[in-house]
Amino acid sequence: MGTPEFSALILEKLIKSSLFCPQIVITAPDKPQGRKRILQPSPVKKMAKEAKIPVWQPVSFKNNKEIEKKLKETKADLFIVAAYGLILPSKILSIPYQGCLNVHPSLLPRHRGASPLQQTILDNDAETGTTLILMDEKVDHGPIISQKKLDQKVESMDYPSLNMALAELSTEILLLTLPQFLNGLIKPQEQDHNLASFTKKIKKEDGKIDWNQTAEKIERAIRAYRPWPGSYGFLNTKKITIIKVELLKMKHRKKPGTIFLQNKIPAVACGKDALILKELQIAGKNTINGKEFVNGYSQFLSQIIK
RNA sequence: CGCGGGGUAGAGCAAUGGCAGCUCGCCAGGCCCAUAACCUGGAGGAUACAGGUUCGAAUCCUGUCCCCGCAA
Repeated sequence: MGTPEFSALILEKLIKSSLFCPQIVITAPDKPQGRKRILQPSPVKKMAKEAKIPVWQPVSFKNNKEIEKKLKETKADLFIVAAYGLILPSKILSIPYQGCLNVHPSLLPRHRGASPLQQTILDNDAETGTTLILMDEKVDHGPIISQKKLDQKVESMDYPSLNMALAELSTEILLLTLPQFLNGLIKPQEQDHNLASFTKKIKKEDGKIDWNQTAEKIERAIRAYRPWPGSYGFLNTKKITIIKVELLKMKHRKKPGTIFLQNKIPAVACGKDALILKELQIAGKNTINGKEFVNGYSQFLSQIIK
């Protein structure tokens, strides 16, 4: 069970490994997407269809006797859940006799919840990784089956690259651990619940840049919130999305949000230090780099992003 | 038919009815120990496509294609 790209990548590798072929794939219902509001299948559904695995898309599991019955009929040994999005009630969790596994892209008990990847970047964690747990009713709360650290530094990564890296790591851990687990060689370890931290679902407004923050913090937010909701501000009435920046350590007395030129390179003043604009986008236009911004939008220089 | 912005020189943008321009890049030459710096000169456009209005259209109208913001 899963929905976004992250889950699709895991599913793909799982299928290719031919060690464990999923019988049924469960994913969120199709949602209208894009400018024309066309119904779009989730990445997981696309992947499953390609592999010709049956797909179920229940709207909810709560009091859903029908799906409960159907799941029981599959006589599945194991459910594997990765970024599915729906909460599974205990009735469902108890269906497979081997239990329900969840892959969570953080080092649990740190960063439980909806946005572990983003929080990892925002907090500039020294290390991160992925955790395989046995699910219980509470979110990301069950005992740990295994855990693996990512050997890349978080500080050089943005959301898409971290997502990719952890999806791969998650596949590795699954393929490595599953046989052992199924043979009863692994004893799940209770999490240290005192150390637990929680992440909340990200809202669109979270992407709005507060230029009073330090440049360092803003830079992290830009990496974490890419591509959604994106880090943005407003120039006049136009939305301007900042896609890529570079930290520029400097003392200044400019008002936070002020655009200025540093050696002909555009930068924005922050509460502390400043950020060099490497890549950005103005509403209705294509993405441009810093140089193109200077060439085409000289009228914005010395203005303040709000 | 969800709302909206846009397609102009290699790139990013101006010009809203009257000879199509700016910054950058490119080419040639110059300056300099040297340079992504500076100076001089130059090339490069059927203004996305098709039709219409007009003495005259990048600009107004109609249709088509493509890109993007919102929304989800």
